[in-house]
Amino acid sequence: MAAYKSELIQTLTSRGFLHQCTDLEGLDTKASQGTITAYVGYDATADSLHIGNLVSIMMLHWLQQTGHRPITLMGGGTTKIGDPSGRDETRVLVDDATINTRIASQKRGFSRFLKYGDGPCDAIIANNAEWLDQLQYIPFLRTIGPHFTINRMLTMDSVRLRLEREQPLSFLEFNYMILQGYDFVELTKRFGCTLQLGGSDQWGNIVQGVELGRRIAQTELFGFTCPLITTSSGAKMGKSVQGAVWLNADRFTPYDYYQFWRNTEDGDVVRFLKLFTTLPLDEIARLEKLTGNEINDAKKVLALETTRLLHGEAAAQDAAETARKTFEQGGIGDDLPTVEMTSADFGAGIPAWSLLQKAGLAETNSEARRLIRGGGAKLNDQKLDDENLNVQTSAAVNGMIKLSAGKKRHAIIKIS
RNA sequence: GGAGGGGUGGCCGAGCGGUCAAUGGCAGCAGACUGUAAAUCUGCCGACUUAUGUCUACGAAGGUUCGAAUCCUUCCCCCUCCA
Repeated sequence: MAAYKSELIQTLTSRGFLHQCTDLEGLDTKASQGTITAYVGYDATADSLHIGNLVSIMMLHWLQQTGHRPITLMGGGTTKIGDPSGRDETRVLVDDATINTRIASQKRGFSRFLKYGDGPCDAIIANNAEWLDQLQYIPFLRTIGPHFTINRMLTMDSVRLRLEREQPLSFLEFNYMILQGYDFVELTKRFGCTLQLGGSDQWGNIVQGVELGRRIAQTELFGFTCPLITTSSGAKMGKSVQGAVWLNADRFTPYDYYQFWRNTEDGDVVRFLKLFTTLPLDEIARLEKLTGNEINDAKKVLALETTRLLHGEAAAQDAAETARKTFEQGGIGDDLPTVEMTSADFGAGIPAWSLLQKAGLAETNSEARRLIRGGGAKLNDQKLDDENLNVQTSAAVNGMIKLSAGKKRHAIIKIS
């Protein structure tokens, strides 16, 4: 492996973060000479960060670990425009209040991975609404406008692909890349930021910022992107039973998060260990040698480490323990989703399908019925054959009824 | 402003007076096979205490008809082209 001068670039490349860089050698040199300030922008498209954001967060994590200063830029301003990159449709416009709520909620996600504060390497949080909201149209156009040509903008993937597919691209969205470029320059001014990180889909926007910096501030800026993470079967990362994989525990429990990683495809395990855990590379190399059935051990490590990073040691251990009890012993783990009910709720008994719905294993009663009919439902590990089976409190073992939908989804009804 | 083309279930996309809860594909769920993997095969995939039943649904509101996603009217929204 080609050695790099800086620990930063060495780490990022060896762990598989590099996709493209505007000037890798230059950046390497600069990083070896002193502290670099770098940022990643996050638009407030939801009230929690999700797993798609995780790669870039990990990049910031390593940035900080190798002695540099990360900035998390919240897109309070740019969210009002909507990034057209990688989308065929205009994003739904959201109001200020929603954006601010989302930003506040997202912030919690970062603190697990980055240390914020006032020290030289402490992370900074910024919000581009601070400067974008104040912009005056004419002065802005006159300072920034001359540096962007429509010719160039039309060749950007985000624009070109829309046009080729004959999907509409509004003027509003068309401006997004300009604002992102401006963000970069503004962060340079305010914090001496010289590097922007992002996913490969951000390459175009990032390059615009780098060029803008050179033109109006005569500053050399760098762009660095990581690969868009897909599973080896080509699917986008982050889809799960419940939809997106969220980082906030109230939207996606530590147990679910653990299970998400536990179910990683074989071909992805090593890549994910490098990207999403902080395990040393030689340790990962050891896990890489596992084959066949043994790969499951590597998956457990992956699940434990990722969950530990996000939710902490205790939550990770609990999740692992629950998974072990549930899958390896067919028992009941403490972290399984639990619904509390009273014996009064049961009355003379509740039909099996209704119980499945109440436990959250089926969204509707019809779905619960179908699940039972399809032979996928279990009550206390016994296959349910009769969807109308009247379940009474006597079915409980130690005050608990275990319900399962398929092999992987389990829930507990606790009766008091 | 003018001309043309559209709006169908989570998405794509057929249907163009009854046989339409609506073909097909994707996504999703379950079963089989496995290793809590992938691939493959099979079933399910609007809701309702499951009923040869009811209700909701093909942009919105009216109308024609025994009967409309399909025809007519008005309205809303989107796209393409011309200027």
